[in-house]
Amino acid sequence: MGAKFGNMKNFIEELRWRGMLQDIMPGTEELLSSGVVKGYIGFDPTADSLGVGNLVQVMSLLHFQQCGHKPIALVGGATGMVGDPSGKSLERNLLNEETLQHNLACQKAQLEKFLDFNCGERSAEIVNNYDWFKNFSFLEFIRDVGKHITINYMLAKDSVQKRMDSGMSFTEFSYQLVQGYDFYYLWKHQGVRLQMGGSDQWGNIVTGTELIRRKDAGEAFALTTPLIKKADGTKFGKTEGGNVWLDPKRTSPYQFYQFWLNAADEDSKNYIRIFTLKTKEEVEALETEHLKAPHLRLLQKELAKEVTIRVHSEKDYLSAVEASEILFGKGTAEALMNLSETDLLAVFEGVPQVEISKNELDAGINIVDFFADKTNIFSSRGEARKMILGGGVLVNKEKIDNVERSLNASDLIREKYILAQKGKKNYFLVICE
RNA sequence: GGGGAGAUACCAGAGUGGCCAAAUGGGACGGACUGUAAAUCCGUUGCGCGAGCUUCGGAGGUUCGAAUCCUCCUCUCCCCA
Repeated sequence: MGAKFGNMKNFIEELRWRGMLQDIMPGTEELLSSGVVKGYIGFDPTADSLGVGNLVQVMSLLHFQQCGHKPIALVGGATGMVGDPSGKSLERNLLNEETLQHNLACQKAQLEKFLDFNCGERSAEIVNNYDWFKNFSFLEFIRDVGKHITINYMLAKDSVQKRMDSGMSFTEFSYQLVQGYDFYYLWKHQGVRLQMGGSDQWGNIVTGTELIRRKDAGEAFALTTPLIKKADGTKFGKTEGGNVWLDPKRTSPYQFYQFWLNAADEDSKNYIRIFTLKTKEEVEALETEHLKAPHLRLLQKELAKEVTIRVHSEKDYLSAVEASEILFGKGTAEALMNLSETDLLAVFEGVPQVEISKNELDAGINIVDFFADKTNIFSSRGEARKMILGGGVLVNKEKIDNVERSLNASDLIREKYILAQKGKKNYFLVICE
């Protein structure tokens, strides 16, 4: 492998130009250039799907592997039972065991989509820290692990300091030790030398390297990625609808594609570096093109394409583009009527669907009744009425401005569907049967 | 244990007997502009087509009339021990 290794990209260089390097422990770069390194990142099983926020870490592992190293994803079966206080101002509720197991399994399946698990020495691995914690008794833990780290050291951490006023349970306080031991365990038993993570994990990671040093006089390394910031200062990875998830059941491929497509220009430059595997040259060329014609949003399109394909599939990407064109393109009212039922359903796959009865429609439904009572697209009749009067309501891509208007069978597309729209971006497919 | 302050709509925060469905700011939603962007501007933001109805921590009371006054309860914050 030694000779082959020389051809690999330098991981640190790669992270640097992509803007993915926040802190790095001295000596890390030397370690990485010396051969294949095992590095890991931990994932917190707080939900049964990873979100786009976690994607930064997933991409770190992917770059790591592509740079010739061996990535390990750790799912936090044990740490998830404790709760990471980092960045949290309040004590967390504990997850019950059943939820935890479910979340772990789901996250594991998602991680498996990104990394190569069958490429010899550099094959990715997934480990669960519950495996080494389940038989570790409390007494053993405080003797073998707790003894090496002082309270003074632990208290100095940011995550602890920030909670000195509001309070923190012993459970959360001990979190850093539990995570620190993960690193020690992987270092000791699997030869893992590097831990990566978001910058908020620096404190926890360093507890690990410290434990390795004090307990075994060993050496381990660390680096972190910066917190992703959006140009407008709001939190990355959220939309009006909440978190953007990788699980298509939570965030449809269409919505997922739209999330990236809607990135601000300023943000898309950062995102394309972080979330795609495009080379520096490719990225810079795209940026030049984008500057020439910003309205084409080339950066956003390329970004959305690559990420959607990686997370979902080529097919999902194509459907998302098609749906986007129909929903946002020109001459759409007619195009909509001409869609086959199959295409129609494919295009609107990720759009919320509502059912109403055919009989009622045949009798004619007033537009306000339709939007408020029948479909609950608006939570009250008054709101529906105001929105219609304000010009924010469309049916089958045509604006409705009259509250007296009725809908009947002649408004159906393919004799079965009505495309209801609230504002520019919120679509509802009403199925009538 | 003693003393003080407070609880108002999604949030922050005015209002201290009628002019209050409740200022203002933020957020959210919609419109115009545009590039499905940013910035800006406009509108909406308890329910009802409307008369009107139900809201200001909870329960009672005073009054023609209460978010506003009184009583009790619950909770939060601060200071002293």
